[in-house]
Amino acid sequence: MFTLVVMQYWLIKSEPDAYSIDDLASDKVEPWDGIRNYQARNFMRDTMRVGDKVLFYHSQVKPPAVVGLAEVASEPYPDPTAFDPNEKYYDPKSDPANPRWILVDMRYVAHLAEPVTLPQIKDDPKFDGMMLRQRGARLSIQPVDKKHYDRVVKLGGL
DNA sequence: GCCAACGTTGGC
DNA sequence: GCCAACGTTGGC
Repeated sequence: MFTLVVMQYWLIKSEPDAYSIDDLASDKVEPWDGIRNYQARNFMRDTMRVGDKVLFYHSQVKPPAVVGLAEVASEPYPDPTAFDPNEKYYDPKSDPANPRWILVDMRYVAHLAEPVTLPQIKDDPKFDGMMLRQRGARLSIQPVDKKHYDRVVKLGGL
């Protein structure tokens, strides 16, 4: 008896000054903490599965770009940084008995041979419909269609 | 650094 | 539950 699990695809944003693909490459596995947006949390809590494929995107740099690949590496669990007053992302309203912020671990997979930049994505009709192209799409964790994921991997030289 | 687009907060 | 004020994101 097989259980068919459909592979899901995601894009996660990070400011490389704060946490870059190189950081993930050296850490290997990293709790994706500090997410304080409910929609993004819900994706991690409710929808992500271990093994889901992830595009790693650098924001706040010129040009913004997908720079690598990662994968979901854990089941969801409470974000410990929400409970620590010394943490930047401390949230006194997150009760350990009923945690507000939930995360998953991310595992490094690869650097793209060539970054795939936001302008490339905007100019390529094959990326039509991708959430990243929507104006004001600030969501730091986004679902991605397989076809768009595959296109990034191809343009990225992998 | 600017600022448009969003998301959240809190008074009412 | 509305909505103005405020804070943040993130491309440019």
